[in-house]
Amino acid sequence: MASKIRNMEEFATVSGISRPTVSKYFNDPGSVRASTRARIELALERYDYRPNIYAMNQNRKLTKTIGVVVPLLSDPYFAEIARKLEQYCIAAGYRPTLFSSHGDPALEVEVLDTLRSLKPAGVLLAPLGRASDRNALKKFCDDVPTLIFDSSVDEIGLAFVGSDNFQFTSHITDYLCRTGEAPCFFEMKTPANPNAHRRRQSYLDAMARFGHKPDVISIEGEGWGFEEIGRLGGHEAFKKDRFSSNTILCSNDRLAIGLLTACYEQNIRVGRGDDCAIRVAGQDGHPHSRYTCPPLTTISHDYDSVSQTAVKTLFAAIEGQVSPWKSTRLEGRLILRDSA
Amino acid sequence: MASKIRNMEEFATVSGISRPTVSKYFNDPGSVRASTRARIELALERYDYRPNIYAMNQNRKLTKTIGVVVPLLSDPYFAEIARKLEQYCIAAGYRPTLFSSHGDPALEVEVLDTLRSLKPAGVLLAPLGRASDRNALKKFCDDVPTLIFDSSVDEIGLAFVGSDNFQFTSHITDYLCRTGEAPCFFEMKTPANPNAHRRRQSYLDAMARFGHKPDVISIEGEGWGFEEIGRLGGHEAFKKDRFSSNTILCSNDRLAIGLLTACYEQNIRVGRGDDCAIRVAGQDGHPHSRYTCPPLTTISHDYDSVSQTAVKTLFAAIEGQVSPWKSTRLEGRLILRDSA
DNA sequence: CCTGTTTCTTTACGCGCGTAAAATATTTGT
DNA sequence: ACAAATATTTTACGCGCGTAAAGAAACAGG
Repeated sequence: MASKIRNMEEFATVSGISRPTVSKYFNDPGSVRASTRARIELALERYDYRPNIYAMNQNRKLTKTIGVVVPLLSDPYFAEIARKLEQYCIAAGYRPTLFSSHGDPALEVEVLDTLRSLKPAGVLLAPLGRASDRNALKKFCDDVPTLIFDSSVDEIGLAFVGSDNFQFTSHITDYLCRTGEAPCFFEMKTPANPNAHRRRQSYLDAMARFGHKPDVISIEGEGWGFEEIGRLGGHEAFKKDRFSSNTILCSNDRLAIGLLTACYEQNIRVGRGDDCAIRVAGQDGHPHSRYTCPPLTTISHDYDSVSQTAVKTLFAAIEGQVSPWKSTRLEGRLILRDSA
Repeated sequence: MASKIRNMEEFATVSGISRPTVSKYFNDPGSVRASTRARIELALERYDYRPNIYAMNQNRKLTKTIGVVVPLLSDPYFAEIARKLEQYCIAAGYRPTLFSSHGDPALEVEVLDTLRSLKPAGVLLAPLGRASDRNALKKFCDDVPTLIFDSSVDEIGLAFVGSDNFQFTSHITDYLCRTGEAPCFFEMKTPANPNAHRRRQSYLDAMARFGHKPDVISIEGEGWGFEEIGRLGGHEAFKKDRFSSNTILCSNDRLAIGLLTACYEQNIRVGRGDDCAIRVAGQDGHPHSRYTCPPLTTISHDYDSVSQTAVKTLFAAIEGQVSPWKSTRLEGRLILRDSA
């Protein structure tokens, strides 16, 4: 009974519908009459046929593929947001394909090239940032409907969706100031992306607002191994007695995780208790931050909103809605834990 | 000069070579004469043409795509191994595509369906394990050359490549016994995959060998949130005073990370020092294990060897070499840190 | 220089599906 | 019940490339 169906022609025959109508169904099940749709779906259950993806996409101007590109998939933050982006894309009837630049600008360009040849309906791109090849990105955005997320590079693509880094740092600095010593700020001297610069500036602004003297500790280190950079930088800073406050706000959670390790190795007790020497806070709401020792106080991205907004904005643009370039920055939520 | 090339016909014209030869070149650059290859590559630089992937794959029996499927991409362990697999695939001239089952058996089946329609040259599959739909996996392996890695489910696919869980646990148990109290074993009652069972058994064997009484603490918890399961299970075990030894060997690093958090929350100092109450060790060499407090003693997968062996084995099979089903299990390397 | 081999060109067909146009059937509104 | 609106069928072409076959050209070796 279930002799294998080889192509749409055969499937159309067994379902008693003409091939063009079947084709129409696969491109949009809602575009055929309900009774027709029912007959097709009945046949679909009986015969287990799937149209050939390659033949489909060859003639379509617009594929149903959505490219999702993140700078570093082994960072659980990106893994998490990528997962949510995937979900929303699937829910919207698209086929997400995941790529990682693995922290390498050359790979980022390669990924973009691969993506171009996939003729995706759209791309959700979190650029590497500072190291990105701006021209390559710009050219890519000209060819493919691209929404930038997480970290903005110029005013590129259809729009930008990310977090409000100013609010992030302002909010957590406020909290730290009101609950103890005003924090100093722990960051990488040459950070990977512009978010870090916004956070530093926001820290400086907030400190000025409260009338405190700011102190920025900028540590050495290149690449995406933030934990190790934070750990080594932490040791260095302790050695040179660079921390002018007992409270340290880190530019991001991964740096904070490394700093916590350094604190442990220096035998410095971190937390809010009387027996603790310093307080440490991060920023990002990294999936791992709950499980550090002590658990890390941080300000978290609104993962759901960021990813949902990103997907919605992209699809609005794809489906013909023209709107000027726009930047959406969502607020973060303070997560109070033991570290600060 | 660089008027856009629309298809292979046009590109063949501008490069002064016939289309079938150009086609041959793209399928295997080494299959054409050196002088011909040079002319094509010269034109390639000047005109920036890339063959249409969809048209290419429509007629090829064997795509150059390799599917890489992991159970949970947001677990840095899988992210890391996926990254290495990707690298080796690219080096071999294939195009890896990454998928995650996100811990959901239904999604795993969906991924496999998607993959089937991509007609990949091969698939590197790390199954969910216990929750996997065995029949669906088996059927998939019949249709597509599939190599199973990380966690084996029956004798499915072309071969299995993973770590030697017996050696893992035996080795680290040995270490713990020789440096302090014999460990008890901390695990999930219903673990996600069979590796956990092997590790438990290996623990029991090792303890018998050393003449110690084994103690297995099996904690409740479902799903892939191992850290939280370990944390809650840890609290529960402390409450019930379930730990019969001051040394705890965890079934995996993520569980250990959760347990460390529980220890912190219980105000129990972990480590090797005299001021420490207990020792905790993990298994896997999780990317994060270096940055726990204290840094986690663990036994690490040989990420490079596992991924390289997996890719090599798959390609050997793809390229026609028939060999019987085989299981390769690689030894782990003990990583001594402060936690034990 | 000639022969045998390898590589390339020419010609031609097919893959599975998108899609357009015209004819026909079905549904909808009144 | 009938005209108008909508959906489906029929027919037909094209997309970009894989690939097969036969003949022409380039190459290697003696």
